[in-house]
Amino acid sequence: MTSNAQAAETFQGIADLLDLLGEKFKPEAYRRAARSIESLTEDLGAVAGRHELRSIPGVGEAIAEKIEEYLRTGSISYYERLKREIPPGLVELMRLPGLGPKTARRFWVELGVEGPNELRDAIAAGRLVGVKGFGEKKIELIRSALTAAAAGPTGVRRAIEEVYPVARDLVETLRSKAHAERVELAGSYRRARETVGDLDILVTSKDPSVAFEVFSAHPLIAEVKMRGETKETVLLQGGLQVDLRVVQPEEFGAALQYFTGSKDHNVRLRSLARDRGLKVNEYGVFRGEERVAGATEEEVYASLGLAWIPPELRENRGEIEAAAQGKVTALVSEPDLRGDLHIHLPPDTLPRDVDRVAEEARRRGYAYVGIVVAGVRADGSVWALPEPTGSRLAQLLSAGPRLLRALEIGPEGPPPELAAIAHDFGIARPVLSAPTPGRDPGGPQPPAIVAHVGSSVASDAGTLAGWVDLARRSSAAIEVGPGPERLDSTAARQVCEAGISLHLPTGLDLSTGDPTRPVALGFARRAGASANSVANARSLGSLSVAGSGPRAGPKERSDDRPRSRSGKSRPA
DNA sequence: GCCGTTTTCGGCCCGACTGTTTTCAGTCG
Repeated sequence: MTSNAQAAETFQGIADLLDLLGEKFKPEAYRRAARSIESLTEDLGAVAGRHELRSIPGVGEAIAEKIEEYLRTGSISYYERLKREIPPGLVELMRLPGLGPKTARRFWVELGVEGPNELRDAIAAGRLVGVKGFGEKKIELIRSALTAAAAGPTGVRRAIEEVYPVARDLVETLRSKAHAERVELAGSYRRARETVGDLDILVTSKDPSVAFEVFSAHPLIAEVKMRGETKETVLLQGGLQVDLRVVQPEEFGAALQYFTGSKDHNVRLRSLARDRGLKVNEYGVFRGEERVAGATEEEVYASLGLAWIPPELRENRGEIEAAAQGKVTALVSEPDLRGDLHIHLPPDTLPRDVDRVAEEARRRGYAYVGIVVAGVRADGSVWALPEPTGSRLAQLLSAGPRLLRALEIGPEGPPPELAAIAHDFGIARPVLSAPTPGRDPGGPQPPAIVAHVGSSVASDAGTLAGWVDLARRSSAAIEVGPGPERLDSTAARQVCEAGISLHLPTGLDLSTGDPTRPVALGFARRAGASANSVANARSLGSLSVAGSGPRAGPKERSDDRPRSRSGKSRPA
């Protein structure tokens, strides 16, 4: 874990303990600071070094001092004192679904219960019976929450690419069977966060009960936790929670905005509204009783004097100020992609896959595809795709999207200075993808893409800085997307801020419905990337990889013209 | 504890839902 993440966790811990002490506003202040610190793209120590800690949203005098103490000593005396004061088991109790800080504190004060085990014993001994506020149902709820917690962790966040197929499936079912006019996913899924804690689905429907019935009957759903007049909460097999909300068409934009979040973004928005004598909630924007906006997100933002803000940017990191000045970045979007420089094909399905990939690229109107034909293994030995793939590639070079043969340079591969860097970082599979049309594997040229680097290898800022440096010296892009071998959006933002281009995997080689491409796009958008900062949104001619080799392909397709640079996509 | 394009003090998002209530408190998102 990075020191930023550790500091954020410490402040979360302080917030939890303050909650248990019954503090009213301090816990939220510490949580806000923790969220800001966690989403920081720069090392906390560097910010402190410039004496700019207080420029972090939610960090004031007191928290800045605590950050400095943390950076200096590795701990915060205030936190240590709170931990001595409050039994740690109370935090566990507070986390149980249906329980909160108030209830956990009551157990402690009124029953002397200091943790889950003692609470279980207290319930078994009947000590909760007759306590004010604890009826039969409540006691049973707590009992089952304790049992569930003992069986395993609940509320774990899952990787967005893992949730993606499930989300699409649920939305498709609602669209096709629930007579719902509009169906959209909101929450951190729509903001393309790396992980999602639950799914929020919004629908408009004349008959909410039909929507709930159809939804509840979906085979993925294991349990209906709660159903009200406008809202249903279910648990999927595997434990993921999904909230379905039915809203009126005239409220849809306001509800989508509200449930997309983030929390900090919405808090900022509402305080902006208050300053203008308006009130924002999930039903609309109101001046007194009069609804002035609500049907679309665009009109909600416009009513507050703001340009529409892409969901991926809604984290209160300056996007509201930018929108007030009409300076929202036009983010890269699906139609901007013009090719892929880094496709791997399994040797045993070739050359059939070459044709499949070429056909898919043609269907999407891509101008080029780089297929990795040879590389260097971790042990330094060279591999290459077997014949007849090479021949097939050569045949296809004359039709459709231009096929580039790419080469991956490992730590032992050329050029030597790159090998040294990869070696220094101790990378298990340090592959630099280098499309080199018409060149023999092993030819000494800088890589076009620094790929196969991500959380599995770049686990701290130092390593990421090394890859950024390598990319800069090589004029290379760095690959972003799901999985441990690609950069996440936080790292991607640092890459963009350093002026380095991103490469987005397009999933040409993957099955329909595979999340790689949309998730990579989402991460790039979260990083604030425009089409200009994405290597494979450029024409082949403007890429440094388009060197002329002895077997250079035909001229680019005539339709390889500049495409829409609109970053504004329809809600997912 | 943080924050300010009316504020350096006095606010701090707000509505749905549940369980226990007889008008509300706690939790959740």
